[in-house]
Amino acid sequence: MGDQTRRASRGGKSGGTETAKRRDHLAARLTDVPYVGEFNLETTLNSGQVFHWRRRGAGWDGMIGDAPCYVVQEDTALRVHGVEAATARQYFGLDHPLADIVASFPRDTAMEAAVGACRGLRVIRQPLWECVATFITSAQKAVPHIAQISHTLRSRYGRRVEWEGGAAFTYPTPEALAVLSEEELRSCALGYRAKNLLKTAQMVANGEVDLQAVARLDDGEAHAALCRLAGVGPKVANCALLFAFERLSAFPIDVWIERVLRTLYFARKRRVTTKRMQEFSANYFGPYGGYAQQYLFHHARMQKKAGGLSGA
DNA sequence: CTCCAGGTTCCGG
DNA sequence: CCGGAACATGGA
Repeated sequence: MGDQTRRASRGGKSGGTETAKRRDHLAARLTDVPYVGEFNLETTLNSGQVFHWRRRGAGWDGMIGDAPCYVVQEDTALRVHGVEAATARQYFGLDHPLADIVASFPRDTAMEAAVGACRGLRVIRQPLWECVATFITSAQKAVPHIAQISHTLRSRYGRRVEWEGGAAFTYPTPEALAVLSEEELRSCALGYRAKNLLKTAQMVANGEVDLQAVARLDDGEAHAALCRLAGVGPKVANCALLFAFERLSAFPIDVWIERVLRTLYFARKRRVTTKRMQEFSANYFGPYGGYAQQYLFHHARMQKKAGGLSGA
């Protein structure tokens, strides 16, 4: 996607005003997407739930499903190019009652600090397969690495879509990945995750697991069904439930959240088992626990980046 | 060089 | 049920 996308036109007659012309052309095609409550596009895209968006100018290039698009946040509106407003609204969770969601969070110092630092963060609705596959590749990987893997998989095995004079690539289908060799996938810097992604792609491609059917199950059954997939354990299953299956109570516990729970919610406890943390988080954070988790997660990572230690 | 990163799986107590 | 170890790769 990257560099080709930025070269929108080649061989133009007048070199100097091409950029300005393109910007005007783009601005004319932007569609306003209304929403209520707060929304921060940058915070949302940087919060480690989706990995393929790339900054361009004031906005971002990415894909919503198989549609390449450009999104940019103005003062009070989201503007999109390439997809219908309703599609963007659905994808970015702009229908979520964010004020009510935040109001449902437990009132403790850690939670309130996270809310204050992550205003406008929303949970995205991603395509089922893309989300499941991406988080299989995310195990024990830093966010930039996950993004790199995502782009490599797309450009090698996705479908090429023309976009503003360049090209964009869809996330590879289960069928496209199922026919590959483990070695081919390993060459995408997947490491030991290659075997899991291949196996899961095969399970989905041959109908052994039907993600659309999983979407109709209740939370517990859906979680169990996802855990049948190779490379999908409790954490990845909860990420998929939260970011794709619209289960806003799903609470993924990764190393960051585990650290937050241990230091801020289980302080002075010597040994805390993962089972105990799962039970606690499932009850304590309420019906929108997944949202609460995303705020705590992003806040913790931003503090680290800023050089801060433990919060509060 | 060592440590860590949005974990899962397998194996003994 | 619980704790350890193995599993790849790249950036700090």
